Amino acid sequence: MSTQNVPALFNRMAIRATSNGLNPCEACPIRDMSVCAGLNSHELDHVNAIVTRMTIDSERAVFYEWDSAEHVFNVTNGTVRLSKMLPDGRRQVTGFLYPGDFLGIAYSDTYAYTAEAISPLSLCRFPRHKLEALFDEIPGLEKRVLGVASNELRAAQDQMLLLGRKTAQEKLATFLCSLIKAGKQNGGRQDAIDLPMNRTDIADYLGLTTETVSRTFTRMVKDGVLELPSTHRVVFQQPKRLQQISEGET
Amino acid sequence: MSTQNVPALFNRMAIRATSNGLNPCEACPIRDMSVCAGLNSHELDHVNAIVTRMTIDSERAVFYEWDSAEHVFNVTNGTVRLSKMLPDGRRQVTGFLYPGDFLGIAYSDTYAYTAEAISPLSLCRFPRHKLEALFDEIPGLEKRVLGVASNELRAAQDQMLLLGRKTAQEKLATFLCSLIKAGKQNGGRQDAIDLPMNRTDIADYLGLTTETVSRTFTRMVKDGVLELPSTHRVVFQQPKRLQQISEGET
DNA sequence: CGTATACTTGAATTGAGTCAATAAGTGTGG
DNA sequence: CCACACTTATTGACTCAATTCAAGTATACG
Repeated sequence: MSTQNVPALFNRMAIRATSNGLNPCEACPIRDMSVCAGLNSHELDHVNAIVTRMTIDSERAVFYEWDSAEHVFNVTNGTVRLSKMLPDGRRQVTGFLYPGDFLGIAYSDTYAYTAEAISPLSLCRFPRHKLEALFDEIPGLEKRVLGVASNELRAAQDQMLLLGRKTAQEKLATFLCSLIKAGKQNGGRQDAIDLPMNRTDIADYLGLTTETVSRTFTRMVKDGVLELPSTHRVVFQQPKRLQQISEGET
Repeated sequence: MSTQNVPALFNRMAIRATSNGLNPCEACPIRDMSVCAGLNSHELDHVNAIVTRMTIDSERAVFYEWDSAEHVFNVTNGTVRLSKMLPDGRRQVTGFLYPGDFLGIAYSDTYAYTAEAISPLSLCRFPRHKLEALFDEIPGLEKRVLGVASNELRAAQDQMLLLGRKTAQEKLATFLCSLIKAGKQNGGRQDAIDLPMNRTDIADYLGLTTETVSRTFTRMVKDGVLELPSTHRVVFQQPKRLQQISEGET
C-alpha cells in the first residue's frame, strides 16, 4: 500500500520511531548513489524531517505532465518511465529512472513529463518548497541538484542525437550499451542484463515501432551480437561489437 | 576582433575604465533577460569583476564538444548553434541560443556539445570556478542557474518528442512556432520572423534533410500557411493553423 | 489450463532520403 | 555596375528504411 494518503505528521513520526532509533536515511540502500550522498548525520536528519516514503504499484503514475509540480522524488527501488504525449496519442518516452535517480526537477508550475512506475516502486518524496529551503541549510545540496540537472541535460543531448540521426540498429545498440553502463555502476554482471521495460516502451524511447525493435533484436541475435534467453533478458556475446554499432561504425 | 587573447587583467582594467564610470553590466542590453536579471549594483560589480567580454566571428566555434569545460557564457548579441556529431559526420543540432541565453552548463570535465556562432557574436565569458564561487556571495544566483538548466531540460524533452514522433511538417511547424514565441518575448512583430540559420541547420535541428525542409516550406506556402519573401524571412499568414499543425491536428 | 497480452514474423506501403539537375542568392574583382 | 564563380536553396525522379497492416506464436497470469 502507498503512504500517499497518510497524513504527513503521522508519517514523520512513524519514520522516526525505527527500532534502532536511527534515521532511516542512514540505512538507505541508495544512500551513496543519490543526491543524498555525502550528507552527514545532522544533515540527514534535516532531509528526513521533510521526506515522505511511499510505494507505487507497477503501471501507476507518480505524476502526470499537467500536474502541479509540488514535489520532487528520489527513486529508492524499481524503475520509472518518463514520457510525453501528443494529442493523438503518439508517445515519446524521454527516459527511464532507476534506484538513486532524482525525479521532478522543474522550474515551472507543472512537470515536464509524465512519470509512471513500470515495476513496483519505492520513492522518497519531498515537498519542493521545503527542499529549496533546505538548500540554505545544507551547503552543497543545491550544487548537487544542479549537477543532477546537468547530467540529465547531457543525457538529453545524447538522446536527441540518437532520435534525430541514428538508424534503428544504432538506436537499439546505444540503448543496450547505456543499460550495460548503468549496470556496471551498480556492480552487476556486465555481459547480461534484465530489461525492466517492454518492447513498446523501448520503441517509444527510441522513436521506433515495436515491430522494428523486435526485428532489430532478431537481426542482432542472427549476427551473433547477443542472445535473448527470454524477452526481458539480454546476454551480450560481443559487447564491443555492440559499442561499435551504437556509434555508427558499420 | 576577439578579446580572447587579451590578458585578463588588462581586460578588467579596460572594462572598469568606462567613460561614465559605470559598471558596463548596468547598461547591458540583455540585463533583464539573462541570469543577471535582478542583481543589484553591488552584485553586478562582483559579476563584472570576473567577466571577459568577447566577440566571435560568424561560423567560428565558441567551444567544441571535447573541450575542457572551463568557462560558461552569456550571449549578449548574435545567435549560437549547439550541435553534436557522430564519427561519420552525421550532425544533430541540439539547440539555438539567442541574446540573453546562458551557455555552457556542464557538470563534467568537457562540454556536452559544440557551440558555434552563426552570426557575429558577442559573449560574456565567466571562468566556471569563479562563477561557482560567486554562488556563495550572491544569494539566488545558483537558483537562477538551476532555473536555466531546468528550462533547458524541458526544452530538451519537447525536442525529443519532436524528433521521435513528429512528421516533417509537424517538426517544421513546431520550430517556427517556437521562433514566434521567442520573438514575442523580445517584443518584435509576431507575424513575421528572420531565420538566422540556414536550411542545413534547420534540417539538422529537426532530424531531416535540407531537401525535406525545403519541400515542407514549399508545401506550407502552397497551403497558404506562410510566405517566404526571401529564404531567411518568414511571414505567417495563418499562425493559428501553424500551431495546429505543430501539434498534429491534421 | 485457458485466455489475454506481448512479442515476432511476413508482406505491402510510404514518408523521408538520396541522387541529380536547375535556380536563386551572395560576394568579388574588374 | 556587371560578369563570374561559388554557395545555398529548390525541385524532380527514384530508392529504401522503417511503418503499417495482418497473421501467427510465445508468455504470463488468474
